[in-house]
Amino acid sequence: MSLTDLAVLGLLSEQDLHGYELQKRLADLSGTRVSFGSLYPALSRLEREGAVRAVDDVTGTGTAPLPATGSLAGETAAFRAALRQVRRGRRGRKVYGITDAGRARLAELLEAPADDDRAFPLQLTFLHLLPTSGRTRILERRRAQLAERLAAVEARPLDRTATRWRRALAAHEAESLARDLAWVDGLIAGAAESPEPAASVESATEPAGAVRPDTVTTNGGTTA
Amino acid sequence: MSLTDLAVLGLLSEQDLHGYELQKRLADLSGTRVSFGSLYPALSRLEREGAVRAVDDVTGTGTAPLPATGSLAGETAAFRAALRQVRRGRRGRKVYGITDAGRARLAELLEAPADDDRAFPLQLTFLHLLPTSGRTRILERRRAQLAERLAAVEARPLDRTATRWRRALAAHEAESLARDLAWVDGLIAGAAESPEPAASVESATEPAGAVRPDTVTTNGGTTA
DNA sequence: GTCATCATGTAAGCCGTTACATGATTGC
DNA sequence: GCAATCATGTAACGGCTTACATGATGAC
Repeated sequence: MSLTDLAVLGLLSEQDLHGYELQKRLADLSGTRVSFGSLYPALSRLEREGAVRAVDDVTGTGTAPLPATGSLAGETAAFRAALRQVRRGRRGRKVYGITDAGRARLAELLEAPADDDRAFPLQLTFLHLLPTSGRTRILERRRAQLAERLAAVEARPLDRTATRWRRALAAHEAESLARDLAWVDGLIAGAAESPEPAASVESATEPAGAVRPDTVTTNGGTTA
Repeated sequence: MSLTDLAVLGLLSEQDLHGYELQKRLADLSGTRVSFGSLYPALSRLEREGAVRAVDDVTGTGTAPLPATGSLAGETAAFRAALRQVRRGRRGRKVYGITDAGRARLAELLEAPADDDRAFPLQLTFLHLLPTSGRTRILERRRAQLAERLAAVEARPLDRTATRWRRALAAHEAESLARDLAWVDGLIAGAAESPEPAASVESATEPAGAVRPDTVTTNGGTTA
């Protein structure tokens, strides 16, 4: 299912970016580093598929992170017009934006069953892009997965070949799984009482149009 | 570095096995399931490389797990003689044993720096095959790796785009890493006082020739 | 002018997976 | 005889990595 696609589309759903910057932001965001050798081909492919498209490079440096207010609208019309034609702005950069098809694809990837353990952290990272029902579905699925694994570890027979290390390993795995399970339970509980008291904090830090996953609300309309 | 090779050689260092059984034992042992599509090619390759070699299929069922006493000797001499020549005994089975070269390769794999998180559990599973110095080296390396990651997670800026899920994720990751770190510290401490009081428990559960680490045995030619 | 960094891309290859093909053995 | 399981293997492909090649920009 490609973790790269998920990461790329997730990031682009928040802000237009070029490949190089994409990588840096991802590292900051989730500690995951995508290699360029996988990132650039992914971008090309996603462009061919119509999930992303090259946009004008309007930022001076490209490093401007999340223009909190609609700063895009802040550029002068003249400036924008000058860049309208150029696919690649300053330097050889190629800035990508997500398309509606890309958002659809992102929604798919976010909800796709994740066998790979590295998928869940990414799904969480972009969980706010889904409506509450989708969030719960993902969390419940993860919960079920963890529960299943825990059962498997506990059922595992730990036979006479068990060395001290194997016993320690089994015990630690069980403990970790149990803790992850409890953690996910907490997340589920938190997701259920969605517009929780602290919701205002969220909508304060992410004012209105910051993320804008049109498909959905992100924060259920600044409830609270 | 191939997790498959490590698992295969590790298991074969304890007992001669055929592919199908290898997979089952691995599932029991570590919950890891290797697909046949990766297992059989690996066995072929390892055989070509001289790390394993096909041996006579002396067991009646092949499923006899760790014949603690020389149950092999239970077969009639006639039966055994009939099978002596055949590379493949009952059924189309091909039973493999590890060679000296294979043991050397195993030692390499066990000590190899493990970037992949799935490698460490496997290394632990076969840690007893190494001398104390090697064990400590592996554990220390893992410790360092975890410490580094923990530092990275804690240094990660958690900027204004942080949603509730991202915050929860970062916190949980840090917590998990800290706990893993403490756990590994415990293992290191335990490894240091190697012949620890409970050592007798180990040698009681693994009587004599069961595991028999440093090079050697496997079955030493239908002994017993 | 030259060095470090930014930036994009391609090529080769590793490691693993699923799906498929084949056949032996045992139990009924 | 038939089905279930045991058992081995191959083919195709997916996703990711490293290493390499290339060039633009800005600092000094």
